[in-house]
Formats: sequence, structure tokens, C-alpha cells
Amino acid sequence: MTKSAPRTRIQEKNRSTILEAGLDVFSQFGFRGSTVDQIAEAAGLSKPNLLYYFPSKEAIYLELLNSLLDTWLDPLRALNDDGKALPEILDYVRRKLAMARDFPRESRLFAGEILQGAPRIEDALKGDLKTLVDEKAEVIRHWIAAGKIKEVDPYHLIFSIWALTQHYADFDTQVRAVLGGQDPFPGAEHYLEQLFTSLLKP
Amino acid sequence: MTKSAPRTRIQEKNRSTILEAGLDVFSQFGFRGSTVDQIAEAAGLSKPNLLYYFPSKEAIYLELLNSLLDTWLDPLRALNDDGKALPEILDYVRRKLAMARDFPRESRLFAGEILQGAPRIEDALKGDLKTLVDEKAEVIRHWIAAGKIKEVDPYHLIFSIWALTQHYADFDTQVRAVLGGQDPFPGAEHYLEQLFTSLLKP
DNA sequence: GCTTGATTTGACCAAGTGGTCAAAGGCACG
DNA sequence: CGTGCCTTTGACCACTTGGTCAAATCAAGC
Repeated sequence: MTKSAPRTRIQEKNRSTILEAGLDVFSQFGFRGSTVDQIAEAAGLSKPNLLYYFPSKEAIYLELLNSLLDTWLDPLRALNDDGKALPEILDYVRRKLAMARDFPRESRLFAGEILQGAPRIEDALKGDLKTLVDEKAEVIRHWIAAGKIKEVDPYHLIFSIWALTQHYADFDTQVRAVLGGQDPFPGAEHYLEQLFTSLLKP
Repeated sequence: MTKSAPRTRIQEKNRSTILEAGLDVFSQFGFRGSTVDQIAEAAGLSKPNLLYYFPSKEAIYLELLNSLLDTWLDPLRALNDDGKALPEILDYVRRKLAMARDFPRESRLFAGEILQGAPRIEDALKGDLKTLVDEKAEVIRHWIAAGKIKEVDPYHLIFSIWALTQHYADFDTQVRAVLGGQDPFPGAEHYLEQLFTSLLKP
């Protein structure tokens, strides 16, 4: 299952340059809206040279999508039964909001893919993602049963965290237009803490 | 500014057929991902025939976008100082969620446009939309000052309503994958009522 | 049936697209 | 230096795409 690793120093460099450029372009224009020339230009390579490192436009896109899927779910994986319930959830919200702030391109790439029906990651959604969410929903249910947080639907709780945090990356243009260009994140963090605290504090 | 109205019965019918087909296709594949042939096929017309009613692919897209922008904000316009604060806001949430359920294509069309930086509606966002939101934020501030709801940032409150409701349309694929195909809307409505009630009830 | 304007279409085109290929350049190592 | 391999590129190709156009068809009033 492991991709044959790049051999030379230069391969490693060029492959990562291409992926970086691909993320830039794909996140802005979507898969069909992006052209190989655009990506090549952004990467500072000629088109045939780019296609020397990746067999096709789709291969770049897929590699981005799959490697992202992993890291994107890390904050949720870190949600553990260990600590206290509410702080644990608030931490998750903060981590997720930080990702929206620091990795908006990644967020948008995903959003675009899912918006179009997630044709390339349907399996991952119904498989790994569902499994992970089911597992964490169970953790939340325990917290509720133990009276540590108020009773809410665990699935919709998770959806709401995703929706609220990713909104600031995916709809950044709209948010900033309404706020007159002001940075939304400090306000967002405070608001979300308030929101989930009042929702969950027993 | 008014578009020259269609004259004959058949023009009216064909134009609306095309817009309907355009909504179908554009909402699924985005502007660049959609082809004129696709839209023509969906409308049951030949490509040159379609281009007899609209001058270009972009014209269809723009007409959809602009006419949508209007109706899409109606629920927010209906938010009035009249009634009691909390029920008024909960009504807004319910109306917005109903739109996500009943008009997911419209929601996705917008989401796609904004995701790509809203190049075609930037002015509307910074103009009409900002004005409307500023106005309603003021209403919310009055409610807070009068002690009718808890103190929250009015802008982020509005963003959160948008994010939470539209998520169920825009990320439908993901939501249903995680829920195993189950209809998310009944659960969502209950959860959102609970969420905003606990956030806002004084 | 005839005329006139609205409607429809097959054939076509120029530009853009993803991708190929043979040949040329570069580079490390004997 | 020379040899073998990695890297880069200009030229090219098949196909798709948005859009045009002249000619054909249709519909309604006379």
C-alpha cells in the first residue's frame, strides 16, 4: 500500500513542490477548474516535467486528498476519555478552529470535494471516517451517562463542531466581506467557547 | 437594470427549463466543471438552441446566482424586532434549516461560488449582504441590551446559524455517510433548537 | 396556401485541455 | 574524459469545450 518512495533528493523536492502548488490551485478552483499548466506554472516547472513526477492531474489530486484526510482527522482522534469532558471538547473545538485558520487551503480542498458528492473519497467517508465518528460518539455518550455534560445528540454535536470551525475557512470570503475585512478568528474562538460551554455544561 | 422580459409563452418555458437544468448541473459540478452540453442535455435542448435563449454559459450562471442571492436572504430579512427575541431567532434557524432541506442545490451553488472566492458576487457580499447583516446585528444588540437574550457577538451568532444550517445541505454526502444514510434533518432541528436555546436564554 | 418572424438544428471552428514522445541537457562516478 | 542514468523540454496529438452560422422547420395571421 505504501507509495514507492522518491529516490533522489531532487525528486523529493520536486514532488513536494508540485503537491504544494497543486494544493494552491486545486483549493482555489477545484479539480475540474484547475489545469495542469496552472499547477506547473505555480510549481515553476514545465508541464511535461511535472508529468514526469506524477502520472496525471488526478494522481496529484488524489495524493493530496488522501494525505490530507489523515491529518485532517487528527484532532478528532485526539479526543479521549481521559481528561474532563467539557475541557476535552473545548480543546477539540480550539484545535479545529486553529486548523481552519492555519490550513484554509486544505479545508477548502475537502469542502470542494464533498460539495460535489465526494466521488473520490466516498469509501473513506463510509469507512474510516464513520468508524472514527462512531467511536467518538460512544465516548460522548459515556460522558452524558456519567452526567459530565448535558444530554445532546453526539453525532450532531460533532457535525456542529465541524460546521462552525470549517465555516471560517471555507466561507472566509463571505465572513470577511461582512466584517469589513476584520480578522474573524479571535472573536470566533471566544464565541465558540461560549456556545459549547452553555450547550454542554451540566 | 431589469432584464428584457421573455415575450412568448415558449420563451418563458424554455428559459425556466434551462435555468432549472443549469441549477442542477452547476450545483453539482461548479461553474468550470459544468459544460454547456451537459446543461442542454439536462434541459432536453440542443446546444445551439440553448444558446439561442442565453448568450453564454456564464449568463445562465449569473442569472441563477443573482436571483438566488435575493431569495436566499429572505429568512434573514424576516428577522424582526417585533416578536419575542428567542422565538424569533429560533424561527430563523428553523426557516434556514428548512431551506437547506428543501433547496440543497441552491445552497451548494452558493457554497461553491464562495468557496472559490466569490469572484462574481464580491460586490453583493460587501454591499447588500453586509448592510443587511449590520442591520440585523443591531436588532440583536437591542435584544441583548434589553436583557432578552444572553450577551453574544451578533455577527458570530449569525455566522453560526448559517454554518450550522447550510452544513446539512453542503456536506450532505458526508453527513449521510457518517449517519449510515439516515435522514439527518429531524435530529438536526432538535439539536439546533437545544443549542441556540441554551446559548441565548437569559 | 402564403408569408413572416420565431424557433431549431447540423456542421463547423478556434481555443484550451490532458497527455505523449523523442531528443537534448545535466550529473555522478569510474 | 566518457558512460549511463536522471531530468528537462519543444513539438505534437487527440479530444473537449464554448460559441457561431446558415439553412431548415414551425406557427400564426392573412
